Amino acid sequence: MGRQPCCDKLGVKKGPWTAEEDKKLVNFLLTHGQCCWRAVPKLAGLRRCGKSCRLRWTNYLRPDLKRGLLNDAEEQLVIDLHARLGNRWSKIAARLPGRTDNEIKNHWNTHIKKKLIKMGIDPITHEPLHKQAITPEEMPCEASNQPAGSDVNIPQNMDIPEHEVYSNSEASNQPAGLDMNIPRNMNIPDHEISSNSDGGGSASENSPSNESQSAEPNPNYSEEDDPLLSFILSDTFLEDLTWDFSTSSEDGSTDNPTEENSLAWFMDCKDFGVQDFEL
DNA sequence: AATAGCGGCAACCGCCTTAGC
DNA sequence: TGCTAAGGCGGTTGCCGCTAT
Repeated sequence: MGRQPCCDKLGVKKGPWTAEEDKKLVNFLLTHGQCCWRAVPKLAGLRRCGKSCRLRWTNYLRPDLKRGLLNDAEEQLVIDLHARLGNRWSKIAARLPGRTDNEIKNHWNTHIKKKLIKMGIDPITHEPLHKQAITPEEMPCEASNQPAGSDVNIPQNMDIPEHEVYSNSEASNQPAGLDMNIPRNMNIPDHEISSNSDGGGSASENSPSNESQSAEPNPNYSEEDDPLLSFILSDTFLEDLTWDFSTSSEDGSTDNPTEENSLAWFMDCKDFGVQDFEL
């Protein structure tokens, strides 16, 4: 068996993209839009794999991308969403307009993870690292164990009554091997947790093949418990790309990821000589 | 000033799901 | 119904720049 390579490996360039390649790809995509990625390199005059083009575009060239480090609000949201969704970076990224899954994944691995460990929180389970030293009474939820003085505020929106958490048959149906990062008391709609519809998902994702996984909403999930979270997890939020998490850009100006401003940013980008573009 | 070590991030790889035939 | 191509995802790698010695 074995899959065919996604593209003809012969003559396909790899490694860092040059300004010239970026220019070609952006020119092509802004002119023709996103179509068949496999055809893009040929049509754009690039010696790249279509997959590589897609990644370059989605992770770096897309005009609506924000640049720079995640601000505190975004970081906080990532932590919160990670507690609920686990390593579903694309899902998390979908809640942060202008941010990519790759960017968030990298930021998690290089910054947030260390920060949480420093705070005594397990970045995988989001539970205290020294759990045995803490009685359940002291620990209604992991957020309450946040060390004083921490600059990361884990939202206090997980205080779900215990009877609703563990009496739930769905929660107890989790496969034993499911060492996923999703604590059982998380209010996530099933469709967000299930990997059935979100494409991808490697084997290590531990997606339960359990038949109890259905499209029915998670009985644990209640928007009333956390209106803010429910909004963040809603499609309405997703569709509103003018959402602005950032307090300010590096130059002090406020980000406003409208198409116009995004293009303005794009045109202003010096990294790959975009000033030479003919749009 | 040279260099070794480290951290951050862009890019690649392999696997999975989905759509089309 | 089965096969294949394509898109998408998460994990991992490797390069590059910064810092410490």
